[in-house]
Order: sequence, then structure tokens, then C-alpha cells
Amino acid sequence: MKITAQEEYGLRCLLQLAKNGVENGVTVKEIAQKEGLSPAYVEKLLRHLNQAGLTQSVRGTKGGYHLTRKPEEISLGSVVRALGKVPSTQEICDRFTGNLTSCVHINDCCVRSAWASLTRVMENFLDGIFLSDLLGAEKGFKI
Amino acid sequence: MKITAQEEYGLRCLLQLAKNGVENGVTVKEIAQKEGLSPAYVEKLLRHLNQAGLTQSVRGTKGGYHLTRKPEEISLGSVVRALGKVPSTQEICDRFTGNLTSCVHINDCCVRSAWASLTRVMENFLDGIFLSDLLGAEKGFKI
DNA sequence: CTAATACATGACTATTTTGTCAAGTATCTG
DNA sequence: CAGATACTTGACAAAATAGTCATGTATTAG
Repeated sequence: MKITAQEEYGLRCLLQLAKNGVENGVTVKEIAQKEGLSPAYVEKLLRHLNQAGLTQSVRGTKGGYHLTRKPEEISLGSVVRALGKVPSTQEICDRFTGNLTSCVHINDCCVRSAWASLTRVMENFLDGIFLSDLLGAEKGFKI
Repeated sequence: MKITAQEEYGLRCLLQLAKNGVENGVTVKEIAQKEGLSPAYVEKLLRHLNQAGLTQSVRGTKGGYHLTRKPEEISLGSVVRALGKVPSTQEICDRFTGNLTSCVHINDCCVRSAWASLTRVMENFLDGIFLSDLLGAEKGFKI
């Protein structure tokens, strides 16, 4: 159960965008510098966020990335779903098949229902936190 | 945010042991067969579980693995901690440093507190489910 | 129109996680 | 004690994830 690099760094990129206001574009270079990441990597992360519809890009001089919605409207849940994929029950069943082509516990699986509940608990929690809450937290507000 | 293979398969191995009663040993071969995994892999998983103190092994003919505690006393939290490591806040900070030697957000990190809360929520949930609950679920009980 | 800026993309490399293998040790049975 | 069973271990191989690079396209400034 761990946070992936994409989730961590992708979220940070979004926060950089959120900080600058939805209107104003921020360049890859700026984000990279502020986060201590390579521009190439930031580009790749933003690619995913763009595809997920969380950000939008503008090319050319004066170009950059910006959020498509207000920070108050972007939940951590949607961020994690865009970047790291909280897997569905079905995906878990398909992923852990051991040597076989399908999981031995295909009927009546106790493990599956436990993971499903855990996923629900996590998503529930994450869907209740928004980028704006994190910006607030940086200024002293405790989650 | 995903469940690792070790967590999934490790848990299943434990459930196989739980099913057979704490007293009776189960061999690697039996578990491997029932779970559709290679004996070598099951062995490795049990190695970790043994190190974590969740299981104990007996060598020789009539040997095998068994739980060190009753299924009612082994929480999913302890299983996940033994196998997959739910990372501590400190570990997250140390892991995601980007290009630098330490994270740029070393003071005043909003992301950190969000992950910390998420971890707390997950552990809280997992610490309330026990192997015995899962065995029950297999027989129709819904978690 | 040309140069400069900045996003876009696919292919590549590196690292981590998964999973396997081979050689070894302990225990029981006859 | 000899042979069979089954755990033990470290090193290796395969697959997935993380991160880089080179080349291309759109937009603006002059």
C-alpha cells in the first residue's frame, strides 16, 4: 500500500498551478525548479494530468499550464484517480491471478471484499479534501 | 495507491494457515497449490511473514508453517505492515526528494499532512479487521 | 518570415519490485 | 545412519515503474 511517485509529484505540480491562480499559466521550467524535479519529468506528469482533464496547456511564448477548474473543485480523489489509479475490485482480481489465467478465488473471495472496503474508505476520505484545503494547510491550517 | 503483490499473496498465505487451525502446520507445497502460486514464491512470502513474527516454521518431515497467534488476534493492519509497509510520514519525505538530497517542502508541507491523514485512516480501518473476519466473509458474511 | 519560447510525443534507460533457482540445513522414518 | 521431506538463504532473472532524451509542433515577438 504505497503512494506512487506519480501521485506524489503530480499532486505537487497541481499545487504549483493552484498557487498561481487558475487564469495564469505556469511553465514546466518554473514548476521543475520549484519542486526540484527535471523539466522532462514534469512534462511527463503534466501530460497525464492534461489527458485526465485536470490541466490545460497553452503553447508558444507566454504559454504554460493551468488548472481547468478552481482548486476548491479539485479533490485529492480525482487527482489520485488521474495519476495513480486506485484500482477497482475487478482490476485487483485480474492483477493477482498467480500462475493461472484467473484468480483461484473467483467465487466467494474474502480478500477481495476487504480490499474493496479499504478502497472505499480511502476514496471517501480523499474525495473530501480539495487542493484549496492543502494550500490552506501550507499556511498553517491543519488537516 | 495500490496494493502490492506481496500484500495480496502474503495475506492469502496467512488465510490458508488460518483455515487449517493454529496448531496444524501447512506445507509450502500445499499453499502454493491452493493459491496457484509457485512454491518458490510462497517460500519467499513466508520468509517475510516469519521474520515479522506472524508465522513460525517447523522443519523436516511433518514440518510446515503455522500462525503464531489466533486468527482473531491478527489484524489486517499488522499483516500489511509486515508485508507491504504502510510508509510513515518520515519515509515519504525521505523517498520523494526529487533531484535534491532532501525534499524542497521540508518545512510546512501540505502534501505530507494529507498523506499522513490518509495513512491514519487506512491503518485505522485495517486494524479493525482480523483474519477471522475474512474467514467468516468467505462463508457469506459481508464486511 | 524568422527566431525564440514552450508544449507534445514516443522511444529509450535506470531503478525497483516480482518472481525463480540452486545449494544448503534441520527433522523424521525405517 | 541413510534417505526423504520440507524449511532457509542468497543470488539471479523478469517485469513494472520511474525518469530521460531527442525530435517535433504551435504561438508569439520583432
